[in-house]
Amino acid sequence: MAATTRDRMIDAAIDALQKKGVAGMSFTAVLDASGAARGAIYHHFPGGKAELVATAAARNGDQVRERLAALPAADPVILVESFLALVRPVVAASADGAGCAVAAVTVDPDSGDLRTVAATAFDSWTTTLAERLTAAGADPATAADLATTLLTLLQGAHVLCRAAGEIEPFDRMARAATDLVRHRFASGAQGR
Amino acid sequence: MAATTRDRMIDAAIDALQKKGVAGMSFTAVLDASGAARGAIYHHFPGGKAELVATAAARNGDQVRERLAALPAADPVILVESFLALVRPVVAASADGAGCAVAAVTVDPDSGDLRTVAATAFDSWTTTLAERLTAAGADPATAADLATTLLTLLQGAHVLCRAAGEIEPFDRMARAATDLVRHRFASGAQGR
DNA sequence: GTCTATACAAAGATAGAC
DNA sequence: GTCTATCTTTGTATAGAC
Repeated sequence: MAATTRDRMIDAAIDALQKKGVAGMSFTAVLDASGAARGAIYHHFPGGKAELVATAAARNGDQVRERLAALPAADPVILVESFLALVRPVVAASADGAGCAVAAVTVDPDSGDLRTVAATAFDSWTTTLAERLTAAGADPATAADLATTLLTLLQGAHVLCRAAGEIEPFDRMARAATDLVRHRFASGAQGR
Repeated sequence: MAATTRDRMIDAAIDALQKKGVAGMSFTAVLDASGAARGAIYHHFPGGKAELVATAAARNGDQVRERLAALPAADPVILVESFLALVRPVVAASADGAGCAVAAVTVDPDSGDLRTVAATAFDSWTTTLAERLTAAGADPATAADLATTLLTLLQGAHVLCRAAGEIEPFDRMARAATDLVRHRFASGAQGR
């Protein structure tokens, strides 16, 4: 467990981004949470807030990609079910005021670089999901479309559940999505 | 066309919320865009920023609900197709830096009231969509789940397309969603 | 109702001692 | 590398003339 000052600042920034967004994230909050001193921020991140935010979003993007890569190579039915099970706890955190740090970076595009960071992260997630499908024999084009749809559902669930303050919208969506994919890809395993 | 000062301020606030979010929306931007004077803001909105933001989000929520209510009462296949066609131009605007003003209000929950405004708007959208389905004979529970799923897809598409700077993620998702719902509800019209 | 001017707080960014 | 202190800008909020 490294836990250098720089690491703690990045983790604190990820947390602040999830809860407050880019404009709402203040250095004061990051410094308090990480225990760092005020001047340390420009020592580790000469680019200031933009650099810290970009670094935090990129790290969070990698963390999520790694978790998605742990999903099994499986047919669409199994993959959708395991994807929904994997992200449910994350969305539950959104219902309690958190959110997706990468999505947060897409707001307030003062710097186009931040948007690029988010686009890169989302692309890596989509590619990772699509690979799990093609590894199981799915058509590449179909796999890409389905992977994008799953990512869309994840991001939308963050928004709806944060608004509702409950996980219920996610559960309703998961029920419908599971039902749809089961009927569409009936050749796959039917149950859990 | 009324166009009172108050109206223009609300419209300017909606625009600022879409692009910058709550924390990123400044009075200066709203006043510049609406042509109002600095003091006017507390004259029309004694509650300050919180009241202006809540009013703007509620108005935008009503505007969207009205557009959703214009959708035909139809079976799931037709409804999904017409829903996607209706929202595509809106998502295209997100790809260019805009976004959903109601979703923006769910970030930075300094005041729980704002979260409630968003939850109320989203509920009204879901109810409106579900009504179009039940009016066409769909099972109420199924209609509610499908309506929530459509709304989830819409919000997710805003996020992905803003990050990508393109409408492409929406089109990929729309293709997959249309395919899924056509196979699931094959009894309905098959499409063009 | 509308405008100008200003008070007050918070944020980002720097300088320089240690 | 780390800390304290401070500058500058921005933003919210208010006061008061017209």
